[in-house]
Amino acid sequence: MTAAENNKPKRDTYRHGDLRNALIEAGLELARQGGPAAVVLRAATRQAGVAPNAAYRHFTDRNALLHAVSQAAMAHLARTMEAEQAALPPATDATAAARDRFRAVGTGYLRFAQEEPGLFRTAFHVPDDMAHAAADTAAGTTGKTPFELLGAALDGLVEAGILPEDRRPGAEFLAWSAVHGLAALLIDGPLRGLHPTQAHDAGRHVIDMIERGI
Amino acid sequence: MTAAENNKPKRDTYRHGDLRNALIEAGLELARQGGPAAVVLRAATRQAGVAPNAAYRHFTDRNALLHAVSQAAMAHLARTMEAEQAALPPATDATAAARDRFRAVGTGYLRFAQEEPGLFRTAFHVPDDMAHAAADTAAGTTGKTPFELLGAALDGLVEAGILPEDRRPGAEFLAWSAVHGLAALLIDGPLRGLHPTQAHDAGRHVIDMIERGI
DNA sequence: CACCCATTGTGTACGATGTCCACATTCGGA
DNA sequence: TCCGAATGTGGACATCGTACACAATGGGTG
Repeated sequence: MTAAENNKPKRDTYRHGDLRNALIEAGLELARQGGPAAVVLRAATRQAGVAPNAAYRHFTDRNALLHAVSQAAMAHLARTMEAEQAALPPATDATAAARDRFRAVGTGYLRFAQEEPGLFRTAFHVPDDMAHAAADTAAGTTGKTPFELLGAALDGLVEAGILPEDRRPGAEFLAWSAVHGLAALLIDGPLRGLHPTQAHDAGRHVIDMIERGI
Repeated sequence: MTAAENNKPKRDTYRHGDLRNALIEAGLELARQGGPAAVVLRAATRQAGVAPNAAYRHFTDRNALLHAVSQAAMAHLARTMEAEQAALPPATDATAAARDRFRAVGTGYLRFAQEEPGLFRTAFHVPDDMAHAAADTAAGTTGKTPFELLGAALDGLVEAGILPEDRRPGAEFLAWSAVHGLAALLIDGPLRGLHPTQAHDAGRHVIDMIERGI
């Protein structure tokens, strides 16, 4: 290399064409490696081969960009959960099927947390300014957000007669709490660095607890 | 005021005398208001009435300072949990007492998360560089870390015959997961802004689930 | 087809931050 | 008493987020 080392996709057109998505994509890569703090506006624009200020034509703020990246990460999570369910072997009966689908929600959640800790933290990052409404565009390929996937699985448990109807209300908060808490333990807390096999076992235990205690 | 508005404790001695603690204290206040991201080195030194670089005589890094603040926040959490147990009304029998003490661990944890969300997030903040060993100096007045407090309460359940001994191993991870997950839901997630009374109810439900499912 | 203006990028600049280096001040022990 | 180890200061630099003025572009209207 002489002086200019351009591995960046330098464009010849003045307009980028798809800058908004390019920035989100670059942000996702940064987040994957370093979590929410690594989503640096200038770095994203650099990756997109564009001046820093160009980002402001598509996001009001660094926070707005980070939020978009966060939503994209949440969508990744949803897809992982959907994939976990899709990979399920056929169950013996409808009851077992409902149960399997429920457990797959938790298993997929935990798998994503371990395989993509940076994206996971980014998905649940709370913006400094606070006050963001409910779910924006965090759905997977089925159009459901992670939370909605959990709700659907719980509904399945009720239909299958596994979960009494009077225990259904608010059940997603119980289940989500336990699984999310374990995820935090696994990627940041004292269970960090656990062997994947053991982590999987821990996941089984927590989901067992949920089934018993829900 | 004319030109110099010094509400800062300007000192006359060249040495500060207790800068390390002053910085941690300032950091705690910053964290209380804005979480880990708000722990800004220069702001802390400003508050301590000292030049930015003075901090480097006591912390190698901004990360080191943040870590110290995090440990201090964890100690706060421990004290809140201890206080929750101390405030317990006398139980009717030993079994009820063990149970009450166990539940107080979770209740205190959740109370701290809601009353001091900034400190709570800071306590569980994972440093960007990663690789920090186990618990440093995060103990409360009894000398126990939050995790150890939970372990002691679980031991109490076993002694009281409430929890079968073969279920004891790893039980702290189940309990901690569920409670921590709820805390995350309450301060960052979809349960944010819940009325304290409702939040307390949610806490009861989660702890019920733990008792049933552990 | 020509023109105009909304959209999209660029360049320059500013304040704030973390951190490095050289220097100043002080205190405690030899 | 004096000197070296602690401790604090000052200045400098790269990087970041972002504001402001300006340039290039392209699509709709005449």
